[in-house]
Amino acid sequence: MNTKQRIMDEALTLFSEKGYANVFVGDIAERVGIKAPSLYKHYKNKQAIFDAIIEEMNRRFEEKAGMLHIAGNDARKDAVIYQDMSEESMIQLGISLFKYYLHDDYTKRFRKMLTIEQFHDKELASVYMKQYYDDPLSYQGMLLGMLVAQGILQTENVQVMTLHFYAPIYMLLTVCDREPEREEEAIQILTAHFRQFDRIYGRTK
Amino acid sequence: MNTKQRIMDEALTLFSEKGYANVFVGDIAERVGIKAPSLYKHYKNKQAIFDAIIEEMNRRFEEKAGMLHIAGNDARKDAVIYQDMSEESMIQLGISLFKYYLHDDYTKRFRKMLTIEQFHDKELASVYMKQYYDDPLSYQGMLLGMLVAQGILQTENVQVMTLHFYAPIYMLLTVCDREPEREEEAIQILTAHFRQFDRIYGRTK
DNA sequence: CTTGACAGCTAATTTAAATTAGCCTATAAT
DNA sequence: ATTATAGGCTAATTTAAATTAGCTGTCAAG
Repeated sequence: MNTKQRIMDEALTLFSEKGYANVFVGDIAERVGIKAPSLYKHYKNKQAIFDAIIEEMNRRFEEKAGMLHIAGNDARKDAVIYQDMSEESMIQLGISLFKYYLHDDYTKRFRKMLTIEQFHDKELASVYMKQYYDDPLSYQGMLLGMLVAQGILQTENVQVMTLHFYAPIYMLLTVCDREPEREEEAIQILTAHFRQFDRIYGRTK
Repeated sequence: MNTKQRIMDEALTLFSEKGYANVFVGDIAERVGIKAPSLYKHYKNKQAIFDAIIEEMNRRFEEKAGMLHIAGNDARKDAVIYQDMSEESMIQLGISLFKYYLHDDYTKRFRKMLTIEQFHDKELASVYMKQYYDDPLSYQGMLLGMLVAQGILQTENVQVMTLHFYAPIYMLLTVCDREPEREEEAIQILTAHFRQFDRIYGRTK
């Protein structure tokens, strides 16, 4: 990783921990192992570092599509996978995706930074919303909708069913971001959630 | 409201919009209608204003007990109320509580400020968690548990049932905080959520 | 009626972070 | 081999916000 990238990387770490305004260019420089003025050889100013992070974040988000997608971008294929999967292995898959989103370095820091900075900037709020609300609900809604169409799950309202599936995941993710020591507890609850979801909406019936 | 209170009030508004570090004491003073140095007649420094807000917030939170509680502090009584209530009136109650939490001036500003500032300070994170996770789940868990005991609702796992009830409310609240123009949409979804919850867990069965 | 303290003001002062100036060295391309 | 450039440094400089100093008017208590 070159210096320019390392600056962005360390800046993201710091911004996600303390927020833009509480991070000094000197802090970033120190982490990178250079002096503050040297940063200006790479970026016009502090704001430009922030902007580069956002741009990078958008780039990566576009690559990935919705959060908690399964194969990554094709709900049709994913629904087929689910269809033949036991409840237990579905739970395992759900948990490992949860852990991925919780721990993956970029994902995690982006998410925390967005949480902190979202009110400064209307645009960041909508990035956050798209990433953690609209995209996951849309993707998962598609997936669950297909399982309903195949008679594997039953519901009158797929949208609400999707909310019932995803909202607990979202909430537990925000819990763990704030109090990482509660991860174990969250995993337990999440497991019970998946199991009960499956029961309620019909798989094991 | 005296000047000291007005300072706290305006500061809370600004902190909830921009975060502590992005608010200047001059901004607060201007809103109050005085000059920055005059603030120091009331508070030792900027941090003291922030601390006073937190103290006030804790005071009010203690008064109120969990979020989205019903009568306010006695799940036993609330459960009796629910028991005799039609699905429609339960939905109306749910919606009006949601709107209360969304719009109530203090509640809303506290919540936004906590969201922004929670990562600066471990203590704030736990205030947030208590207020928006532990307390509501505990209160509502008690409430729903009683309805289960009375055979009005059915479930094998009250904790997960409570999560299914509350997580969508929490998530939709975070949506509306970020994109207030989506309130109408959120209310629709929330209504469908309550209805489906009632159906799933047995009331109308 | 007069005094003292409360709450405001303007004009410094302090502090500290961001940025710029200008110099140095290594290295890669001509 | 020479030179241009990239990327680093130290030492200013700029900027701006927080805080302090110290003055003033009002009003309530004695």
